[in-house]
Amino acid sequence: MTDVRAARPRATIQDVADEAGLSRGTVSRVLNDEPYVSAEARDAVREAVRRVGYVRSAAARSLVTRRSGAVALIVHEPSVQVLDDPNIGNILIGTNAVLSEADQQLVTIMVDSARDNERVVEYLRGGFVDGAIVLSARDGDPVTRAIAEIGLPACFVGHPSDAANASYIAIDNRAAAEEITRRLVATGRRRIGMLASGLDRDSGQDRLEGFTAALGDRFDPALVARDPLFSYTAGVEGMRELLEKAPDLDGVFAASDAVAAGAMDVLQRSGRSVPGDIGVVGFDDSAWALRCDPPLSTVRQPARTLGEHAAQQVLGQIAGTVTGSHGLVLPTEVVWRGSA
Amino acid sequence: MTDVRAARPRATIQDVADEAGLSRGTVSRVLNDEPYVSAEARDAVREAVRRVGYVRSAAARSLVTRRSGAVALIVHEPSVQVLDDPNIGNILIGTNAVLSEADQQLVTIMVDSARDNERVVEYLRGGFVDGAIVLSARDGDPVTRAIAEIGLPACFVGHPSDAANASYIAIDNRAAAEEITRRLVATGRRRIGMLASGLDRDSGQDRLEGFTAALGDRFDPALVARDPLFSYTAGVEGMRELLEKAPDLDGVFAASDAVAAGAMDVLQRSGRSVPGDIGVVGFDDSAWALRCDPPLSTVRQPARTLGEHAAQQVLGQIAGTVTGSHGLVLPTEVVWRGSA
DNA sequence: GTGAAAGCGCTAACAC
DNA sequence: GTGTTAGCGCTTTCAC
Repeated sequence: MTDVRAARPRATIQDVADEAGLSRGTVSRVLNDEPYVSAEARDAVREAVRRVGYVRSAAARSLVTRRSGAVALIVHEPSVQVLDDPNIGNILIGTNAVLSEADQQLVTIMVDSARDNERVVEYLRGGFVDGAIVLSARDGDPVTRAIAEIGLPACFVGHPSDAANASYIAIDNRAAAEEITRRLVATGRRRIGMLASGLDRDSGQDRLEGFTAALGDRFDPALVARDPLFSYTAGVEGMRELLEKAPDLDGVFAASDAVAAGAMDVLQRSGRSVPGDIGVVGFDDSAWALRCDPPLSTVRQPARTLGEHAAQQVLGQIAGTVTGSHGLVLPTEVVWRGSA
Repeated sequence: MTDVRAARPRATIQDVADEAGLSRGTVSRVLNDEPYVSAEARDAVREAVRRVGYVRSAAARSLVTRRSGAVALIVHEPSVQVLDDPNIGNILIGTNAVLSEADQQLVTIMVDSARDNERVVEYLRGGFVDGAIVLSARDGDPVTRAIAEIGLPACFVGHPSDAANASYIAIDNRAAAEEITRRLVATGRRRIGMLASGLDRDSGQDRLEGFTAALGDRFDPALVARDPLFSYTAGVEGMRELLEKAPDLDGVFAASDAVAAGAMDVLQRSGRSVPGDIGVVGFDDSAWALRCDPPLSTVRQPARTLGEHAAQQVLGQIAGTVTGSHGLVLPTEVVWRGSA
């Protein structure tokens, strides 16, 4: 029962003022690097802070300034999947870099259950953060609704349709999918299938649409395997399914590199050569792409840039220099490697 | 310049009280689900809250309760690597599950630069969180020091030596490495090398020690390839290096599954068969292990459980029911598959 | 350049 | 059961 913490109560700004023989006001000015403070006062305060072991209370400060100095990155994912998605990591890096530069603290929050949803809404409403960046929101997300309700500065990565007048940044999944499928066609493939994943969100849906558009009349719905997850296993299972239906398949567009990797392993085991017998393309340009043999042709997502822009957007909204509703679509790039 | 947010100032608890014709005290009681409030008052308050659009200020609340209701998960990593580490994701899941149950908000914070370090320390000192779980801290981390200084309830995953009297939860990397290496020896391998990674932290260092111990007299320092990262590429490069030095190698212990995967690809390309010509074992039991062909024998880390215990520890410390310094080492399990 | 004092929005102790 | 009131620790006018 010797709790050190309970023993000495936290020093307050008043303690510092007393110790330094100055007023709270002056101490506050020094703490905030404001002008109109004498050099002597500055030193006295710093010294006093050290002596009494003062640490400023965020709560008290935030109560009067109405600022927390923090921004949330909200990730909507069944948590197991976070690991597999290479983009999230890069978005995180971009976001953190920009916010760090602006001296804002990034806090990442995972939403994984109904209970999480409620708690996160409370957290956001409470004012713990000055803004939010939202990843992979689905339609009708409680968090999305809450953000709109409380008017929290926010930017969505991807473009959920019910955040219509919100700020967002996205890539054109449809166009990218169409482009890479077109080149599959251009290299002479005739029977082209797709391993479609994540059809419950816009990214997955748009990739399928792009694929369909690229094929035009040649599109055969039977050659689309569907799986909820963008995973290696989805690729394995989907590819088996496709080969069974259409052993003469000579091209596949996988909704992500992980899916493509699964597919390529199945193809290899079935004795088919890539790209000789069949061309394979993926999406993401993640670590998987280079691990494939031959390396995978794929679509490069500017994930880091996505994160950076989202952060800048939110910072702008917080500063009030930028309007809330603003959409931006970043270009993608097809990376042509050996697999097709 | 039509900022909706600026227009209507946030409703306060007083507004709710006025609207409901009650006092602040009663409103506060309803908000906190306290007893001794009449049903009518309850309803009146809830209705008033709805009408004035009240949301409670976390800052004001936290100022008086000295609680934030949030716990930080601090991840010390060059951010690119977060993606590759399968354990972090599982620790995150375990932590989030336990905290969610206790209605605490988990906020994940990445520390990626000196500037991050400073800001995070400020964040922790400010009282934004009631406790912290710290991952992969190195010796002499500013955050570790700050946590000790301010007496923040905390639990370290892994065991950095300078948090000597702090609470921690870890696995016995040394014993696990020794065990899996021993079985490599037991299956008749004579020339065994190691792909060592992350030697700047206890986990990496301990795995190398366990390896050394298992080999005893047979240990040959020349057969240890070193790389800072637990990555696929590290495995590729390390394996090439080892094969050049010792073409007759017949066993390899890789410091992680990702490293092992890189190694196996090199072995395959060099025309060696696994486990025929050479046995390979890894560490982590991550997704990589099953992607290998043949599937990888490895050490299973109870990552999720690690996260759960850490969260429970911190909750206990916050509640004051548990002493600060408490260490726990969880057992690991060797998973024997086809690669050795 | 510095001090005094008025809150920020909330909880909790105490009256009634 | 409910109202009243005294702070929590800080910033920010406004005097001086």
